[in-house]
Amino acid sequence: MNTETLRYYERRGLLPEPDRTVSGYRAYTSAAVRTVRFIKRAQRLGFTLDEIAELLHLADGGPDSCDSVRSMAGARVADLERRIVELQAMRDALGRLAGTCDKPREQRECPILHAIALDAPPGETL
Amino acid sequence: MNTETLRYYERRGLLPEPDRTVSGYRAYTSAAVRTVRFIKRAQRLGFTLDEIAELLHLADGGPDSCDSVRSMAGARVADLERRIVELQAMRDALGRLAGTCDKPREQRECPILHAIALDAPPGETL
DNA sequence: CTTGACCCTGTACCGGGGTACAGGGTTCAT
DNA sequence: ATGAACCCTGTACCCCGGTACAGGGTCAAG
Repeated sequence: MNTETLRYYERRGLLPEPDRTVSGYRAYTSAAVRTVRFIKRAQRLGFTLDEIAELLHLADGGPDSCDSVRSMAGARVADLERRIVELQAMRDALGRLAGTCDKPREQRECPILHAIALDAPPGETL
Repeated sequence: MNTETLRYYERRGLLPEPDRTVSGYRAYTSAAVRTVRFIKRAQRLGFTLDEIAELLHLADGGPDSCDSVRSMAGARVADLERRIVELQAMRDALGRLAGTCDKPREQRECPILHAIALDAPPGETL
C-alpha cells in the first residue's frame, strides 16, 4: 500500500479522516486498517471504488441494507457474466483466425489480416 | 462513428492524413473506410489501438509480417484467457457469497459484508 | 546538530479511448 | 441572401484508479 493511495481513498470518502498526532501526522486506527482490507477484497471481487463506498455506507445498516448489498452483488455477478461471455467470444474468434495460419511460409498472405479485413459481422453500423 | 473519433485516429497514426477538397475538407477514400472497419473489428477482438496501429503497419509486409501478426494474435488469446479466468473467479466467489443470504429477514447481519470483511485470502499483502 | 527518512498539503499527471468546446469557414436549401 | 447544418483547427476535458511532484515540516539515529 502506497501512502498516496490512502490519501486518495480519504479524498474519495472511502476512509474517514483519521485523527492526527500533535504534529499533524495521520494516526490510523485498526478500524481503518480493516476498512482498507475490506476495500482491497471488494476490489478483487470486481466492485468499483464508488460501489465500495456505497457498501461501506451500507455496512452499518440493518436488514434493508442487507437487501441493497445483495442486489449490488447480484448486479455485479450479472455484469461479470456478460464480460466473461464477451471475452470468450473474442478469444474464440481470434483463436479460430490464428488456426488458419497454416500455409507454407513462402506463399503466405496473412489470413488473420484478411479475415479481420473482410469478415464483416452482420448488422454492422459503422 | 463520430467525426472527432476519425480525427483522433488520424492523430494516433491509425488513419493516413486524407486528401482535402479545395476548401480544406477531408475527402475520405473507400480505402480509409475499409481501414476504419478493420480498426473496429480488431477492437472487438480485444486489440488496443496501439496494437492495431502495428497491425496496420504490418499489413503490407510479406511472410515475416505474417509471423508477427500470428504472434500478436497468440499473445492476445493468452491475455484474454487470463482475464476470463480472473473474472470467473470473481463471479464464483461473489455468487457463493450471495448464496449465503438466506436467513429470515429479521435476524440478518449481511453475510456478504461479513464475508468480505473477514475472509482474508492466504498470502495477502496489504 | 546534522542528515536522511519519513510525513504534510496541493496540484498535476499517467494511460486508454475518446468527447466537448470555442471560434471560425463552407455548403446547400429555402 | 440567409439560416441551418455541416466542416476546420486547437485545446481542454471525461472516467478510473491511482501516481508523482514541489515545497515544506518532523523525527530519530549517529
